[in-house]
Amino acid sequence: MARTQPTPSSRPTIRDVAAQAGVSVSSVSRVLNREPHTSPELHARIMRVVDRLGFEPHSAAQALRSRASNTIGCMVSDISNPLYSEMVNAAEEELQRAGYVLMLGATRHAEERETAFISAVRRRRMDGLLLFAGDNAHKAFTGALATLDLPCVGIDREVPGAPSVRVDHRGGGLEVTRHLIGLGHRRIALLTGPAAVLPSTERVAGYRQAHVEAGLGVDLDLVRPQVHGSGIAFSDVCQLLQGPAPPTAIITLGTHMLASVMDAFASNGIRYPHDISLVCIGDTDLARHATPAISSLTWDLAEVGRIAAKILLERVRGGDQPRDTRPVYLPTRFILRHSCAAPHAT
Amino acid sequence: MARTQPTPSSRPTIRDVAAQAGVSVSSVSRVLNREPHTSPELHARIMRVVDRLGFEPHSAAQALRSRASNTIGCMVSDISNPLYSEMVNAAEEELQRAGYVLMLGATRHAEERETAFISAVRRRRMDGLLLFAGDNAHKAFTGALATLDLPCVGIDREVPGAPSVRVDHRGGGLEVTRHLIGLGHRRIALLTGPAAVLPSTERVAGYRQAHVEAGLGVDLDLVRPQVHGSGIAFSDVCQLLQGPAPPTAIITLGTHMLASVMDAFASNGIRYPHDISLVCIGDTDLARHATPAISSLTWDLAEVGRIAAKILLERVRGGDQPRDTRPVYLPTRFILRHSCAAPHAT
DNA sequence: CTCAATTGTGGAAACGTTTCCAAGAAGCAG
DNA sequence: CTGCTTCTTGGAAACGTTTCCACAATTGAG
Repeated sequence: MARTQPTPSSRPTIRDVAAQAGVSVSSVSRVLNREPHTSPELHARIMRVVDRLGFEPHSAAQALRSRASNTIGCMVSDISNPLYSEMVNAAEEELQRAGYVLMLGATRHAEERETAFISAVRRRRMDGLLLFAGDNAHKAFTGALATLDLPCVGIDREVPGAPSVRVDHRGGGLEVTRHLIGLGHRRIALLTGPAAVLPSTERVAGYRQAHVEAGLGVDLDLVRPQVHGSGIAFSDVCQLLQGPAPPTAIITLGTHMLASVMDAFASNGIRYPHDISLVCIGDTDLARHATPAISSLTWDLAEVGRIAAKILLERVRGGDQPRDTRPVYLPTRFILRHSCAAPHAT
Repeated sequence: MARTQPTPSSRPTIRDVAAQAGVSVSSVSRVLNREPHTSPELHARIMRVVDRLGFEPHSAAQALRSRASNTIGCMVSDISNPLYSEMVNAAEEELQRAGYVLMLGATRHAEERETAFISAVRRRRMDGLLLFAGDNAHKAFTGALATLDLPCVGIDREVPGAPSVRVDHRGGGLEVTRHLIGLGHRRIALLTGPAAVLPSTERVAGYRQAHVEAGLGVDLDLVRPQVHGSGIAFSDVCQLLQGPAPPTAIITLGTHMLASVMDAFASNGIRYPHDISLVCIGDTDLARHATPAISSLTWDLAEVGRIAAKILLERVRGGDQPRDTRPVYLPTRFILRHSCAAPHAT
């Protein structure tokens, strides 16, 4: 006879549903997975029992048998950085709608955490991977990544063999630097993220290109990659300001760093745009509402996340048809405010 | 004979390891799980094969058999809100260190997404759940939650039968309101989150208490819960400012909302602290660097996340000993800057 | 020296699904 | 009526672990 309460207080299984409905286990599975060749009556009868018992399939068992975990990994260096959380938020929304759950791995720029996360991705047989900007110099990680045969999308990151969604940081850096050069600046400092991270690399390339176009040389001492953590930019800016040939303009990241730069200005008794010009990359409330308001480079973070998720979903579902792996580029937009002026004659 | 390449291009299983090492499957399992009663030689031999083959256990199979998924759910309304992402970041760090993976579910304040996430938690047999502040009025969700027999910790949220980590928003609201009343303000507007979310409820309670202490009545029209989305506060503030009895002080949330409030000030030609006093809840770069700098209520977001994760881990590992479910409270700190002044005589 | 307890190992039965295969029923052309 | 499909269903074998049980070998107490 059908066992009504198999092991009391344990959750019902597909066997219980089958027994209660008086059908076979395979029929229940077929109905639940909306397969063809199931009669409407069977469908109704089974669904009634499913609802009554509150049956929910055990996803580990499903994953084990069907080799699909309905899980997407999301590797990001720092989820508390609004730049990333905004993108993750949009991506999660897209993936959730498609029935996937997002597994978050924050690496905090440590390679060991990156490889550990890749290992988790493999053990859990995740279905896809969203790889946010990270340090390309981590060779052990990129090696581990290469052996991972999995649909993957890079976000502001180059992933061999996988498509990527990228913001045109090079173009942005170019536009901003051009603007400052056009105002007459010749010594422009650039405060950006770690050197081996794609957005920074590209940004610096744009910065250099603008100098080359104008027939100017680049003083590499003015390019300051910042190790993560908010306090850092402060000392770099102080050092630049107090040096023998201080910059007449500064380009800085908006998140975390802009505030430190403003602190450095304050403690050196310097005001923008009067004493120095200032542009920030990544628009923030602070840039908008500081007085004077700060010119910013902005782009659509949520759109980046959405597109990345969509491309990944396509790949995850699409099987292994050969696919286009060319990167998708999103533009930046330069918002002119009141933080820049021509430099003083020296 | 041992099959060396079982199904080519498929990942090695524990059987392959056992075969190659010439031992039984159960021995491999014991060694891998560091169980007692395994000889050092066996251990060494097996580990060598594991390394050579690059064997990684299939976590779905482990979960299926051992009934532990090493997965923690994390339900949050909006991960792009720095208030939350900061906490999630700290919690993730703690959980990651303990070998758990975090599954993120962003609900965007929609009850259907909340119940959908709970369903995912059940199907995946997650080991624990981190529940961030959300709407307590969602009855279907709290019902689903109650049937979920799982270690759970609320963050700025009350969860029946579970411990919680809470910031003393009531005390914070009390302190800020007292301060403004002390300066002579009698019409203080409070812009906070949705009414049914614990921090807002508590904040309003503190606000009321300060009024009661001072023998003042509360004009409920001045308390404005904000639906999420950044533009909203703007119209509310405009309406207040243009009303017949405008407030002489405003308390507002720092994230997303402060900028709108400042916009509203600008479009109404109002300056703080001259025309109105301003305090923001949740310190931000903008509050620190606005001119004049804005007095803020702050607290340690990362600490909240860490403590919550630690308590959850304790419960997840600790089995079902009866536990203390009293909430842990963290204090707020009021940072006095230059955004408040005595109101003008009318 | 005997008997019980302890230690190390292997075999096999779970865990809860999906999926393959077979078989009966039903439809249809000749 | 016969022989082919096509539709619907059930039975059973996976999927890759952990864990229970059994058993031989070793140890220790009396």
